[in-house]
Amino acid sequence: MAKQQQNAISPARDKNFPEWYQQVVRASDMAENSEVRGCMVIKPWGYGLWEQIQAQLDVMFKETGHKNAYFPLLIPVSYLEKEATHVEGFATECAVVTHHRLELQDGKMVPAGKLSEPYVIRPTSETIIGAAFARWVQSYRDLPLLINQWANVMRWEMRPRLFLRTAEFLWQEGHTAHETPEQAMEETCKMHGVYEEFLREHLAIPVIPGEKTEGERFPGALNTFTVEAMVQDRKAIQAGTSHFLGQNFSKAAGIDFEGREGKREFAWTTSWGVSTRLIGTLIMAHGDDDGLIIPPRVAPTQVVILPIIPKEEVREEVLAACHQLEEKLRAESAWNAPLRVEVDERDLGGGVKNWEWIKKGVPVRIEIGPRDLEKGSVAVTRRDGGHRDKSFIASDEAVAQMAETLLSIQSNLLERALAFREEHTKELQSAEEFYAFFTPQNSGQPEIHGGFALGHWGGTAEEEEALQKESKVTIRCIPSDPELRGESGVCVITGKPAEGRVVFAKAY
RNA sequence: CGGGGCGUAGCUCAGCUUGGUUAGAGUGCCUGGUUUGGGACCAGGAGGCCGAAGGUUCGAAUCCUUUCGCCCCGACCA
Repeated sequence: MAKQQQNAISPARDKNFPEWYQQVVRASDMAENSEVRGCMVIKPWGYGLWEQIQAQLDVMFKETGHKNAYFPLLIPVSYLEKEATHVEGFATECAVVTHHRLELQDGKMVPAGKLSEPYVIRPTSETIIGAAFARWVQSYRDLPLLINQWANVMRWEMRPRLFLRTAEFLWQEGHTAHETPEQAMEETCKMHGVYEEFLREHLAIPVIPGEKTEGERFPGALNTFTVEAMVQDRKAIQAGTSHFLGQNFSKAAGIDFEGREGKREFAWTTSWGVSTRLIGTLIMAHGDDDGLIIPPRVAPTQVVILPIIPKEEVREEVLAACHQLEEKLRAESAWNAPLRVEVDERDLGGGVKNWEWIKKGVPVRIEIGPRDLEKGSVAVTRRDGGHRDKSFIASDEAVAQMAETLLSIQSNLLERALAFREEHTKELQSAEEFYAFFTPQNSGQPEIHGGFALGHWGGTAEEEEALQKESKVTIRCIPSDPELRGESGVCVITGKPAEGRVVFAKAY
């Protein structure tokens, strides 16, 4: 059957972005929906990506003085109740464990052994880690306490979507306690900076760092900092958050210590996290109509070698050449790590294998066939170029250039994403401009429209909520960059005086 | 929780309005052969008690009732 379609993914991004997204996840073989409502099965290619993200972030956390630890999955309900805003924020999405035994009744297993106090499956661990911190902190000499946990959490979301919003997801949560508010704030900002750098340098996703408005804050936090990315339907996605919790949680959990002056004081705490949502962000930021494109720095496999075996007689020879190349490439390194290379020996015909790897978004494909053996050449194809753009180069040259090629793909992806964001970021002066920017032509089935809008905001929390209800536009952040923030002016929506500009966008 | 839609082969779905042998297609899978530098072809084969329970009927994937689950749009969502 002749191939009819030009691109691997249907529909194209500009036809139906949400559907495109689902198709990319499926075609890349990263994850699938499971039989458990809202919970995904992360398959090897997706989990491999998460492992890279995890390993590279972990290095950054360690470099900034943090240590990993692990806390219970189950949290006594009473812990959550200790912080009023916090419990309010999470109450509606908690999965609750009420029993500890099953009994067979009429052929069915029914819960028995009711717990005197129910547990929730952690939606986040501030409270239970706080309880541990309360035991660990006695003196100002025990501070700062810098802990990170890699874990799964559960939030009973109403509308799950693979990677973007699932009931169970994987994440990392940093929890720290400090002697002074200044130190806690410094920590909050430091990790905010780590996220910004990680997104930009590792995932090739440019973000706008900034502070959340009151209404968008983490339940119980005094300040929430966010890094906001734009994806290809021009919506914003919160990619990582860092919270300054003040003394709210230390008071709730009793994290107090004897200070330098001999007085009893409550610690100042922070928390910060990123999740498997980063994978969803990456898909939507870089993918194209042929599927996923993974930035080389985090790709589970950076280079795949595809043997071309037209005749059985050449099989051994071709495979030997492939493995030889594999060895040579593995001796090279990029970003201080050996190249991650794989030979795909599966006996599949035609371009099937090639297309699979295109859809998986592997950064570089190398084909080796009998003709190459004669000439000592290989065919190299970059995922960020046209999928027929092969360069035939000498095998040794390919080895020598590979690290540079990967760096080049990485920076190309970042530049592309940055150019896209700039193209769809607009400065607004008036409410008319605001509505012109954010109103789709076709309200029934909105086309891709809008983007990031920079404009002055001087409204109240209530006015912000009303704006969101009416236009679906939210204030993504108050940007940290003074240039984006700008001078004081007049609020584009309310006409009231405004300290500076904010980033408006529709969001995931 | 409101509005809409859907449960039939691993996957995507047709068949149902108008009940009638052994329930279909494409794709995927297995076997053999021809192929192989961009999604190949031929032949053969395996795979489904039609989401579940009850009812109507000589006869139910199809009609009726109940129930469970999923998807989409809202509401909700650090």
